[in-house]
Amino acid sequence: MRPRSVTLLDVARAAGVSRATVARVINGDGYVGEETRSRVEAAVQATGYRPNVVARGLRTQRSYTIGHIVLEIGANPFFTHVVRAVEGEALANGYKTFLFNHKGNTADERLAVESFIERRVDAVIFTYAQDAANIALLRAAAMPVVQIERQRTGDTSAVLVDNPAGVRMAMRHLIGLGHRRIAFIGGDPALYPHARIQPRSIEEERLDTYRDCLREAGIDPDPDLVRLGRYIKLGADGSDSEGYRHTRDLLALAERPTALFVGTDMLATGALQALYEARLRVPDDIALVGFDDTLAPHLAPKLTSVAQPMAELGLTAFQLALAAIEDPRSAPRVVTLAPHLVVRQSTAPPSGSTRPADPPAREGEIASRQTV
Amino acid sequence: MRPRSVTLLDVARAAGVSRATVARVINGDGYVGEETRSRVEAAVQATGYRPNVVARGLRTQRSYTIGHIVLEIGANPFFTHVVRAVEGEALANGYKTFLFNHKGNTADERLAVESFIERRVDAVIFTYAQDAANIALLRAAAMPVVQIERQRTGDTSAVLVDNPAGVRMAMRHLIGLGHRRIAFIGGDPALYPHARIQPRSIEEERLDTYRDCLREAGIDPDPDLVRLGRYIKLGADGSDSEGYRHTRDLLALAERPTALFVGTDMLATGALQALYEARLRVPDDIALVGFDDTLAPHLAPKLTSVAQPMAELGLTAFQLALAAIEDPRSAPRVVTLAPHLVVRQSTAPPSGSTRPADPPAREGEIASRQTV
DNA sequence: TTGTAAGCGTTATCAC
DNA sequence: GTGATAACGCTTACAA
Repeated sequence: MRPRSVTLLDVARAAGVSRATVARVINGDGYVGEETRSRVEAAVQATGYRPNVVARGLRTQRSYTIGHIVLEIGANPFFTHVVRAVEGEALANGYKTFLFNHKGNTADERLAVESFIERRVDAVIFTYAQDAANIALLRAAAMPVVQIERQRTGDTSAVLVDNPAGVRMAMRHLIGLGHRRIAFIGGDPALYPHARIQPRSIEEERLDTYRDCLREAGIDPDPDLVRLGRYIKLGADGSDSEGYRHTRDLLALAERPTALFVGTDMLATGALQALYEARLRVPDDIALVGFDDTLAPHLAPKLTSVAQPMAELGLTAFQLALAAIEDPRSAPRVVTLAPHLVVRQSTAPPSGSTRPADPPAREGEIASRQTV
Repeated sequence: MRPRSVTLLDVARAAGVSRATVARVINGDGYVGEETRSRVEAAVQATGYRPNVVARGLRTQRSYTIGHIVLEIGANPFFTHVVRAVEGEALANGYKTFLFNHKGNTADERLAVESFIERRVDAVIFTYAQDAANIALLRAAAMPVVQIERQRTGDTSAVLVDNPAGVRMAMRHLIGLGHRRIAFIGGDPALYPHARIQPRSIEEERLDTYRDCLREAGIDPDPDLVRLGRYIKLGADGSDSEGYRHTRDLLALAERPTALFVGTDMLATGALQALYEARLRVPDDIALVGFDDTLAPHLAPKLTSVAQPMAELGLTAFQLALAAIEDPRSAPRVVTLAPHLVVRQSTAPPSGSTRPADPPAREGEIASRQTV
């Protein structure tokens, strides 16, 4: 057994006062005489006293701890950044965060929920909630819940992202550069069924917006250029196989796309691998736009990407949680945040876009394709 | 105030027994009559009772929680993987993990230590410990400590990595392929001063081994090919500037290296960006080996990299922590784990290595450069 | 086999 | 201003 740690009583004895007085000094409230205060402070120093937050929580019915249930922090840096943001804001407000990865597994998510109830966390944040039943469990225990990015049920606060806006920025950027054959590699709406509370799932929103933007530019969407699947589908070594496969297929098309728009930066890594193999240069031979802005600055070339507001997502989620903790009867709030486009090196006008009939253009085209 | 949650007393009333009996059923120990047991179990179901782990911890002086103090989980996927491994093993043993990122900041690390003491975690794991004084604080509070990868003090358990073995595998691989001008981009020993308890810092071990391997192969180390700095030095957009800069400098050399060995996969991202800009192909024009095996499978081309045993690092660290929790008087243990080399697409013989004078060799040379 | 009661380290409500 | 004292929800001798 560990040696008993220093308690209020120890400090009280050392200072020759009662525990109540020590508590008043520690918590800085109530009337304490000047001389007594300094004596107590000296005793705290001398004994090396640290308040026992566990005991305090038992008494105050507040743990100053929140739970954060995440899909899988290792699957995508997006989660790492959101987790960090939640943690940072929590810390700034005197809270600590428990993390739990459910790996898309409803049973694991339930385990997470139960363990958080048992530890009496003050609120739970989901990125993302898997099963509405698990949210219900928390609500039955009267715990505030905040959902990040994907809203599974409508009875809790949530922080969402304006996905159509993100897609629109990327598409306008590409179309503005002169691209007309723009491929889309993203999540299959059929694989990500949406909760009834939303008219469209994120996948539907993105795909619809992609097509809308093309039509607005007078381009007829080519079904051959749309490749859907899972966002997260890793190869045995952790690499992205989905983006790689789709990109290879697109390159084999009789009429190749001049630009690729992919649903996550992770998919972009697979796309870049396929392009590298095919000895195609980005953006010279083909342009590439990612989504999330996580791996984007680390890739070669640095990727143009739709940046998710990851820091704000986490910060806002904690703030909503805190509001619900402090006023449990307050109505749930839904906040929608805007993404923004970060333009880097992976986008440029399509090759041959500068007057293709001109003889010098051929020269330029070769130069732009050169890989060595 | 939140509605009071269901307690043992509520269950006891519902079942018509005492709280002690309910506790016995919950914890599955002590004698309980068959009929009583089922009545209690029914009452637990009916009331939706969840034990309050906070209260239990107060009574048993065990929180079933550990603290994990990390340099910065967002800085390198290495940390994410170690964190996940610790968390997974903790969970499997009924523990939860508090995370704290100190960002290389001693004051923040101290905050972490204090908050963990206040929360009475059962043990603390460091990846990496920044300041010996903070470890001392924990030891004064009689908390078991485990250090991962870097050992700051000798009085706690630790899990280390055999760095020389990792460097040796990479160097032998490159030398075996025929490379003789191998550049080294890594941590500057002067920037990472080591604790007195180790004869050499990790940086010194790596650099020494790099040189030893060259000499063993009869190659005189060229100081021009050694570029030292910080491992982690991110640009404003999160990209790696250090690997980029060093690689550009190396490429400007009169006699270019034929291979690059970099100290982290993060540095490799910068190197790849410089190579891409210079329109050099990997491994055709230059070979590249990373360290950590984190981003390696995501890069184009997929990187050959020295894999750190991240999962084992975390798992072992928790096991050592658990051993210390269960027997506080047991002696600290130091475990050293072996890395391994993962060969992927970024390494090949130097260009022109297959009998450069022979005409058919040119054909073969091209084949060996082919990546598709 | 079950119940009683003390105590874990706080905070909070009273008196004094 | 300060000190008793009763919770908070649980575990665990010890009694019955």
